[in-house]
Amino acid sequence: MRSPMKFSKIPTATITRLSIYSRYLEALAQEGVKIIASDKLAEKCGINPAQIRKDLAYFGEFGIRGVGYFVKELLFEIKRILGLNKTWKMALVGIGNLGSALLAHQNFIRQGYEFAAVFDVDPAKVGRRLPSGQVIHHLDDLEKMVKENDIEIGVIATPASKAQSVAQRLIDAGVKAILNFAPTQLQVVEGMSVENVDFTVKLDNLAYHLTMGN
Amino acid sequence: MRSPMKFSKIPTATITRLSIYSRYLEALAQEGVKIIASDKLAEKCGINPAQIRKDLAYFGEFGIRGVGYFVKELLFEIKRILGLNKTWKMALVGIGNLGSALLAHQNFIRQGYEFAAVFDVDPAKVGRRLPSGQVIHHLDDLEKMVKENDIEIGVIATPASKAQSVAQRLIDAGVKAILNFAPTQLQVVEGMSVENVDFTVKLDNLAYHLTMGN
DNA sequence: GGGGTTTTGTGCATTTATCCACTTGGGGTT
DNA sequence: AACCCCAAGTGGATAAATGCACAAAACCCC
Repeated sequence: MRSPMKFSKIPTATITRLSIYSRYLEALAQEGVKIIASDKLAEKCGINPAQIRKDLAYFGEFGIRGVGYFVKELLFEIKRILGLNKTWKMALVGIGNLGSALLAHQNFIRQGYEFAAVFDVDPAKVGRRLPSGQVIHHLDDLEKMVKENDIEIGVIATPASKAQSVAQRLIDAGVKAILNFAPTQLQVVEGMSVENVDFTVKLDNLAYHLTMGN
Repeated sequence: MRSPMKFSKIPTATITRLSIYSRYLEALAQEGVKIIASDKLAEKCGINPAQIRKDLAYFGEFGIRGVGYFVKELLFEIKRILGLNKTWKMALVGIGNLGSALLAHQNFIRQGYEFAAVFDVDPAKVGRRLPSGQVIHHLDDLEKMVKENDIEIGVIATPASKAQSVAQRLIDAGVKAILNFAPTQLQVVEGMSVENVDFTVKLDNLAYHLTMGN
């Protein structure tokens, strides 16, 4: 039996953890493991087992008491919850070192994300075909391409100084979520989802902890 | 007057925010702005102004009531708190697309981080000199190089499958903190600082929010 | 089929984080 | 020098997240 979903208020941390669970479940499935208990999974993820059960409880009951969770079934459910039962089309803006690295990164494709269109403003780059197959378009074609290809996610891999204006163009073009690699806090309209990938912040955290001698 | 630091328990979120404040203060200093109020800074950072004052209050009193904060002074203090008044030496393991992008990324150097040594296991790469200046060493030289160069931070840019063993080698070599770009939860000894940069998790968050129509 | 074992699902206490609203005090102004 | 204004600093309410500890339930074995 499945309790009705309570959308009330899912902690964002829960979503992040679901993503981590899915990663390990994927690995377990690959290894042929059929059943996993929350304690085992928790250990692998470095998370409290009760936390896992709580997280899942937001969305229903997926386990069997005294047994555990069927790996494949739980994986399927988590992917469904996260919305990974489809391929998400992304637009990448900024084909510098980082942008190129992202394109080469095979994890995206495996996980159900696809760079449907890529953009830059550098005349030397526009028109070139990348090893990953895409042709680099000029940023001016953004709106057209986003509309034509039903692109829903924008990925910003530009210098910080350009990030805000690119974000605005992505929003204007109709993108509904942004993954931002530039070290800036983007100002966006209410309702837009933005996630920042910010390694200088992470490094600063490390520096702090090293300095404080923990 | 400065109240004594209360190391009791600084929220990790506070450290992350300090890093963000420092970024904007840097920009303000560059623009020649002398004084900033918490409300103004808060707006730029997308954070509640009381939060900023609370964060700073953990470490002392840095502002002037009725006036605000001296930009340069506050920046200096935050950098001191974070431990950014020195150059941190890092070892980079994995010179693939991502690793190369990190090396090319100029933000690190500006911020006081330096890739003092870089490593790979690919015979085709070992010995090559990179555009950024470093010669790629074999992973087997890790311990020697870390010791010789007083490297304190390890950066993992390998495939996920290699990340755990690389982490262990970094730890054994004497590194005290790890920035991990591989999509794996590293198992490390108590007391090691690990920060993960994980964009598939961030994408999953976006996918969830898009799916749930928020 | 009953009792024991095991692991889920969850109520609740505890901890942690956020943010409002008030107090404090520095600086400018008359 | 007395006043006003403003923004920092902070107590404490509110909100959120975590994790313990127990109850519920599925399976197994005898």
